[in-house]
Amino acid sequence: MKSFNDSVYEIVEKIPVGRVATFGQIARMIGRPRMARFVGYASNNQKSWHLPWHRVVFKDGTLIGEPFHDKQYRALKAEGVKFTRDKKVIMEKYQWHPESESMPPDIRDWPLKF
DNA sequence: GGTCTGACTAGGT
DNA sequence: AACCTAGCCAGAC
Repeated sequence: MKSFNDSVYEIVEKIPVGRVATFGQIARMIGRPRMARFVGYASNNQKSWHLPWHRVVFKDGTLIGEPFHDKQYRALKAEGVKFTRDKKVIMEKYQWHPESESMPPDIRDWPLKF
């Protein structure tokens, strides 16, 4: 059976360039909706340092705290992600919705289906 | 093999 | 609006 961390890594590596996911979203996607903080802990693992962790943000679009904040900001900016005045990702625009990538916007009801 | 601890979030007071 | 709590993984020592 796959470990919790490995499930997390599988999701994170699939986040497309220029899109973001939240910790809670990833937890829900692997069927462990209360495990948002452990998604974050998984990112501390050296084994996963090559993954695009800069595309993982807090639920309201806030970037991760120091010492990662600045690098994350620049990495996302380089991918075309736009921010609000207070340096939060505009989630309505950039959050990754894997279930509805190729569907019309009007039936994108994620995350309610998770 | 026990103890510690670290990039979260929804719900409640 | 500002705390507080529960959830219960996995690697390092």
